[in-house]
Amino acid sequence: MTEPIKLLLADDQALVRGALAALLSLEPDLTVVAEVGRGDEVVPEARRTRPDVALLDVEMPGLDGIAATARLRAALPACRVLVVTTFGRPGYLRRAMEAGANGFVVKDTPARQLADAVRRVHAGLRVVDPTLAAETLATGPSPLTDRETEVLRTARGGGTVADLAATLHLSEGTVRNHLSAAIGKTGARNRADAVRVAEENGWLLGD
Amino acid sequence: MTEPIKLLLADDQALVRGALAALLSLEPDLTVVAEVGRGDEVVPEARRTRPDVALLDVEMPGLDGIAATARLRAALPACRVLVVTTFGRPGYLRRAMEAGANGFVVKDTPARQLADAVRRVHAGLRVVDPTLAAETLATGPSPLTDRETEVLRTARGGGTVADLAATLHLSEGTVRNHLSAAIGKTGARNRADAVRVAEENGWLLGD
DNA sequence: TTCCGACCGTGACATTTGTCAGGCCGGCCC
DNA sequence: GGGCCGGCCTGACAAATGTCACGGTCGGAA
Repeated sequence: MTEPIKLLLADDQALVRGALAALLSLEPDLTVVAEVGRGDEVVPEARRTRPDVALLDVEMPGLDGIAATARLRAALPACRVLVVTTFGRPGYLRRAMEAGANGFVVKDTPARQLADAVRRVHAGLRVVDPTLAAETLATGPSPLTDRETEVLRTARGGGTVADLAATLHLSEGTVRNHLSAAIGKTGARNRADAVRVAEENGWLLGD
Repeated sequence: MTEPIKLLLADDQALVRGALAALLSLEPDLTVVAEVGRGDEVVPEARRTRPDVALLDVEMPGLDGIAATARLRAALPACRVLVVTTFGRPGYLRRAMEAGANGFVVKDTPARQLADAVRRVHAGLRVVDPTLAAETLATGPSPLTDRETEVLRTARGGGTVADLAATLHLSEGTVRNHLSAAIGKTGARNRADAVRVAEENGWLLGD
């Protein structure tokens, strides 16, 4: 038999991380060589342990899974990336693929399929939930312009327009205008709604 | 050796559920007899399989983990409940304890402690994260009056004041006033902030 | 070159939202 | 009973938010 596939697990919830390790270790051809709980620990740990496949969660402190994917692919091109996330949001899949992920799995899939996904990714195939893929194509890329996403991202903190204007070095009118445009494009009625919609679609992820 | 402890797992994410099952099955004195993915399946499944301890997630479709805890304790008093949640929000702990839970564990705790928690709960002890317990006492119970929580809960959907007034059969002024009170009590600046704070503290859970 | 479109920035204006003072009702204590 | 307190309801007012029309800049197409 050949060497087992070496895995790196990244998830901020220690319990889930350990449980996944237990689950995957049941497979004789898989072995977990590293576990991290923060996005910014992925690349250093991968450099040290040289895994074949990295399983990354999207929601992580330090650095989100999408950004971690990009950096890991840049630093160690030989290491495949399988993104494992809680939320099956269309934009997440798109961003993950753009960042160089080799697979995308929702945490709601049956447990036994995970090992298969790992093997396929390791073999060079792409693994994507078909339903989610269709949804992604239907949703399309972010309609928001750079400034608009920036303003929305800042508005996430929940301050007044004056605050946003101050932190962004803009006039209040400008901020209002960008927000209005974002509200229109997201089909929301509130600034809060717009933030929610944009977040659910993954339009606020990244840098 | 005595009979192993029989467990029921409830979590909406199939992958996590399976992984937890794998993790706990490694312990010789534990055995998983049932798995469900919805809150409203907990009691029927427990009636069928008669577990000794039930591990319930808070975030679940159908019925949240708090409500499921209450119904399970009422239906099968012999079955202990250990609530396992993603978010260490003080209000969650309070509500879980009020609902009759025997233990409360955050998913961020080390994996190996989970089996211990199960054993302690089974032995009749209470298991609570000390940090979280202190935080809970500091936060205190919900300061919101009935009407205020109702209005906030409705406002969660994100409509205009007129909408809220229509669905609640109230004057717009009244709705504004309740919202204002809620904003004041939560220390927020926006209606959206108030909703967020109240949700994080678990003041909007339940019926 | 000119034209055109997309994006950014800005101020005036209408709408929505949040605050306040006050009236009403039921329970509780003196 | 009378006084008091807390919750609920309401309308008037001030502050914030969202919309609109406009001007400026840059880059590509005609």
